[in-house]
Amino acid sequence: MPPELPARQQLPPMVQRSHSLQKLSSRTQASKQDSHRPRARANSEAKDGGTPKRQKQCNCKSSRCLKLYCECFAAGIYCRNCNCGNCQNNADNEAARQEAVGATLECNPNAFRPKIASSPHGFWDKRDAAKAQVVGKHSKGCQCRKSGCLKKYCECFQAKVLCSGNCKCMDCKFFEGSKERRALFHGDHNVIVHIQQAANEAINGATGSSGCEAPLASKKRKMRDYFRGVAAKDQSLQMTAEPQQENYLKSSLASSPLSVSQMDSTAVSESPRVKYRSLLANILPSQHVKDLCSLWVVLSDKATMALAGWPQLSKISAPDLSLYKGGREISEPFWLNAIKYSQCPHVYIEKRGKMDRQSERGNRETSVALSCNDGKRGHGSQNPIPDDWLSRNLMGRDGSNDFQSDGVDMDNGRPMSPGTLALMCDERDKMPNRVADHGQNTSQSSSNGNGFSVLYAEQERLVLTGFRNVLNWLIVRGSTKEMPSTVVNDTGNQQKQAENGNMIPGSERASDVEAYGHGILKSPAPRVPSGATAGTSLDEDSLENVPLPIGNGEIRSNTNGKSQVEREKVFLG
DNA sequence: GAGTTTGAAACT
DNA sequence: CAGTTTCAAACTC
Repeated sequence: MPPELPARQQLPPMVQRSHSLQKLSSRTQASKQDSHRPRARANSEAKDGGTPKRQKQCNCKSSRCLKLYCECFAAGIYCRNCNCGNCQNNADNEAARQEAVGATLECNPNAFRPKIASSPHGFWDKRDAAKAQVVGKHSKGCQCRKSGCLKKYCECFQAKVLCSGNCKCMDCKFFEGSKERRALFHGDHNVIVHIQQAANEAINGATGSSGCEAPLASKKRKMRDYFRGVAAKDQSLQMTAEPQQENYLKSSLASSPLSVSQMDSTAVSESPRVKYRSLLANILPSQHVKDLCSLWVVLSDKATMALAGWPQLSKISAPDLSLYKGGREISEPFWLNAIKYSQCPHVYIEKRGKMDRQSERGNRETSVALSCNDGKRGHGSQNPIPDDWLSRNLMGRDGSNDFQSDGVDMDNGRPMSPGTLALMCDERDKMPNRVADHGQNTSQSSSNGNGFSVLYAEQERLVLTGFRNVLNWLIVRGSTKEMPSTVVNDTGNQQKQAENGNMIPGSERASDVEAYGHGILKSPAPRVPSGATAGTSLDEDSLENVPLPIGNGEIRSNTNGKSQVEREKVFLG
């Protein structure tokens, strides 16, 4: 509610007293600044043309203005000049009001907190919706079913915040790229709103806010809803709202096929299937993201087997950046190579079998069966994993994952909705849990007596280390992308990478970049030898004197150590 | 302005 | 926690 509203500035006395009500006081103060409770609709304001000048007047009849139904009560203010009946939201009924406040807070401690953080003040008309700077997000999201989120029934619409992954709405049309929304806000300049949407998504993703905290069942439902012919929501994840993020937006858009104006006027308005491009779209092939998730499972299994008495395996560390060759592009990410060609237990088993160690294998078959196995493969399978195994491993037991990691439904070729992405986030978030479950089952079947705690610690160490190294790899890639394109001169290599989707034209070669990220890598990577192409084998010499994260997470030069490939050769015998 | 629609809040 | 009911604002006529 706008701060200029006199009534808003006067908190109910009871709000300022008791302990619990002191909390409420801050909430209502915030509410004053924020304003927009969903139902905080002021008829007078709307009818006045969008300029809030008077306290809203409720029309409650049955709630005594002591429920959140009442916008005055919800806003933490007394009813004044309202049209309500049997109103007890006033100083004369302070006791009843306090009791109601306490009961409300008991049910929902956030009941009096603003749902839209830092949203613009005042009511608005459609032109406002188009032009207003939308700042904030809806903490809970709407659940609209019939309004398409394009009416003031919708909390998000009313708060001028595009629907996001927090929402559980159906048939939403209040998202970036919606033709309906654009038609409603004809001739607008929605870039800022685009940015806000991205900010919402980013915040949700980064903080694990309500969007990702929602129960999985709800997410499932949301997913169903979104697939019922619902127009997919444009994610616009390339954009963010904070100042620094806006800067990033510029750079992101600069390397994007779409400029801001194009996105706004062309792609958004004319194409019902706005292409979503992840920030990592030009850095990390989506398949590799899936593989990365699978890596966690494999690493967990590896730890399990190591502690179950596989002495050679016990020396294996998480894949490290040495396979990345000092920042050089390779056709497959290091973790994928590591898994497919050396570290997967299936490979190990096969080689051990050749070494005529059947008896040992038999003793550990249960453990083996659980590893690198997603329930589809027979126990004790000795086949090296096919190239697509990692992907299927990620997909889940029904193999029904039809999405790419960059938010595009490959079946439909449509950008995925915020809800869908949020759901996918949930599903991916389950991976570590699954790893844990996996490891537990394995450990329970193992005869190793080291105990669960050791096993879990080892699993955690490997998984986290591996993941951290992946992040390092990404940092290198990301830093590479941000460098000026003028350093590029290896056009042949670059072109191939661009074709692979790994690097866009204009990006410089990774080896020319001093990659750093949180102090992880700071030394310049060696220049790629002339003629080197993506996917070529390692040039060990080029890696000399290059600090690389090793399996246990330390940064060291690899001059005195074997490369990952060499170590794995040793490991594989 | 009456009646209907809508979705959040409250309830079960 | 899901389904249902209550409620009041938004909307339609």
